[in-house]
Amino acid sequence: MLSERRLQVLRAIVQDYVGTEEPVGSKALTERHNLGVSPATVRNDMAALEDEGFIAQPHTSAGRIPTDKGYRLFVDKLAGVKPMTAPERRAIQNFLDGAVDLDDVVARTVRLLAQLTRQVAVVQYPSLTRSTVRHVELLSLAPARLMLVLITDTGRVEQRLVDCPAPFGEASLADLRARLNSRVAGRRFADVPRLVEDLPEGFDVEDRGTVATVLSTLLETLVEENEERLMIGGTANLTRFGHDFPLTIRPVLEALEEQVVLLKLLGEAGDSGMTVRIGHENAYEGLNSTSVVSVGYGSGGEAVAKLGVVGPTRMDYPGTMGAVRAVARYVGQILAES
Amino acid sequence: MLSERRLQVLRAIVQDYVGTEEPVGSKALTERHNLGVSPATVRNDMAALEDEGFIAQPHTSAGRIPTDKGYRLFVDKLAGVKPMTAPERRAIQNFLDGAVDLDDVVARTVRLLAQLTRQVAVVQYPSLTRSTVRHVELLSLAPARLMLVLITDTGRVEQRLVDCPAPFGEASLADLRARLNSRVAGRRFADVPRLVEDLPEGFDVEDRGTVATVLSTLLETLVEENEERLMIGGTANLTRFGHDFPLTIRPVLEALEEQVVLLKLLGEAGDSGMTVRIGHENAYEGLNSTSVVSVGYGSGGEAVAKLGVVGPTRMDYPGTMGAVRAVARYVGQILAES
DNA sequence: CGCTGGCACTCGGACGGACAGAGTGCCAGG
DNA sequence: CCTGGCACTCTGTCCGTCCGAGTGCCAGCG
Repeated sequence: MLSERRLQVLRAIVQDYVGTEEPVGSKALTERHNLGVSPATVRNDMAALEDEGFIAQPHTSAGRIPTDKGYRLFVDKLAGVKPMTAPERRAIQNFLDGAVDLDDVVARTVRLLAQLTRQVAVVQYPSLTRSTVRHVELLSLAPARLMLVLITDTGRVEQRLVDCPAPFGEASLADLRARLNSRVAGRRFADVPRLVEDLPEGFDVEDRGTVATVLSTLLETLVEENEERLMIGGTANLTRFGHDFPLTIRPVLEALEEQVVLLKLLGEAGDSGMTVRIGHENAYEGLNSTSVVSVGYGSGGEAVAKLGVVGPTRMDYPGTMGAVRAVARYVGQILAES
Repeated sequence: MLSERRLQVLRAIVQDYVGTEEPVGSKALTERHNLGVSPATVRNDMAALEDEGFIAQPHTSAGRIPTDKGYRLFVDKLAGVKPMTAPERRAIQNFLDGAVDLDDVVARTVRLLAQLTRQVAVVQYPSLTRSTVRHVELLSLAPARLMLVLITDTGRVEQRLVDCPAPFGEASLADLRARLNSRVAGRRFADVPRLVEDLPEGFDVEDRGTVATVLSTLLETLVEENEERLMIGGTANLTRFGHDFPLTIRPVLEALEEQVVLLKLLGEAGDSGMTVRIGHENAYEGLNSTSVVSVGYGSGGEAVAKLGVVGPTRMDYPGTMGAVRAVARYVGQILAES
């Protein structure tokens, strides 16, 4: 097991490296942190840390930089979450309070996160899985064409066109609308299939085909739209990545464009609490030199979606985690209010 | 006036520079294009072109590169639009035909454009300005809370919550819904304010407040949502920009994040036909080293929105213009069909 | 008059050696 | 177990040299 001082040395290395972006040597360490020992001693500690795989030197006779494993230890044991200051918290709340609708909430959240962390922000739209149905509306656009509108308790609205197998009268439409709502309004998405199963039976034979079509469209919407959307922002911050530019940044930009990749990334993160994935811990290769800090957010106790940031492994973890947590908390509040 | 050959020299310079990304000298020019004259002659021509401001040398004794003015001349007089090949056109059509809804059309268009041009693609959502109202729906969420849903002929759906000043009965709701639709369905957005002006008069006194609120929300939606949204893609292609990386790419990324900037950019472009804005012709400073090729697209004869690409001034203009034009055309078709 | 070949000139990029600085590992002594 | 000292190694930088590409200009040719 590593001695207390060695852990301190590791912590100091991470902090300095994050700050300066340059390999840090033993002398500089003793100068900037009062460890109470000489550079030589620190060197011994560093050698030990290197043996254990927590730090590495880019080349002989350069300082050390933390490895992914080193960051992992740092995050797990050595660093807390740096809470936001009161003014910061107030600013967050004010900014988010100005939002007019769900899209706006998400858009503002992305901006905010990107600004606070100076990194790339990713915010998932509230998922439908755990949502409940607020209302289902049916509109007749043409004799055999309906529009199905689904409104969720998170304020999301989804619409679908439905081509009916047969003309569908206004009376039937009103009937279906009423029955459908009485069954599913306020219910969870997951329960809807069961609840509407026998609905066609109450209708005239000639209308059953249409009812069935509407229902299957509704179910499809519930499932399909679970492929959650997300919004990203702050890509300009990628330019602060490192010096060896195009090589590092390209795969990251590509990953960011592939929403599938990002969704998977967020999906893999733990459901509760904050998750930090460091470097190679990310399954997607293009993100091997980045870390992802993510957390779920939601209106009640349950998380309905996730948000987070993507940045270089060399990031300010305590600060980033603090910002991510704070933003998630306030977004949750906003959603609860609306 | 420039002689025919000098124009050819300019064309050759642009083509070579676009291909190689390196300043092009007189000798290389005569070798790769059979101009029928010697390097010395070309040098004279180049000196003349430089005097006129069409080309420049980064430093003494390097080759020449085109200036913005040079590209302008090239685009206006020397280069046509390179049409897509038949297989390419088929591929475009197939790809776009797979779209399931408006969002998907836009998303696919962005991907397609980015891929075809290997640049950053920008696609504006069909504007509401020239659209017509397909249907207005009102749903009662709570005794004094309505949801207003607006459906346009381009398949766009907008929704708004309305807090009523007084409870509003189901009967009144149905009445309002019917009257509203009979007046505005199929009409242009611009005409709506005039058409609903006197609507509250037909209602009971106690309902008029609510009706007025609904109407003003509707009008707000029409105006507000004219702040068009847009989608961008292919940002990874920015890495192919140049060698002097962070400096060039950063302002571009920033501009791309500011949708306002992009919308203004597209807005300034001519309404009909293809617009090419080269380097400093772009009002926004961050895009001074980029060119923007944009064109309107729409379902009928009229353009309902614009799309385009953003790339380095050193881009393949004929090819890019061909791709942009072709994509705009097919998107228009898709919209017309749906 | 326009094109051409020749020539001197300029400049940037590549190559290579010298050098300074930072950092290390190791060892002997406290 | 810590510390100071020492030799070593490597990188980054600076500088001088050289080469090649490209230019501008000029005299000559058709």
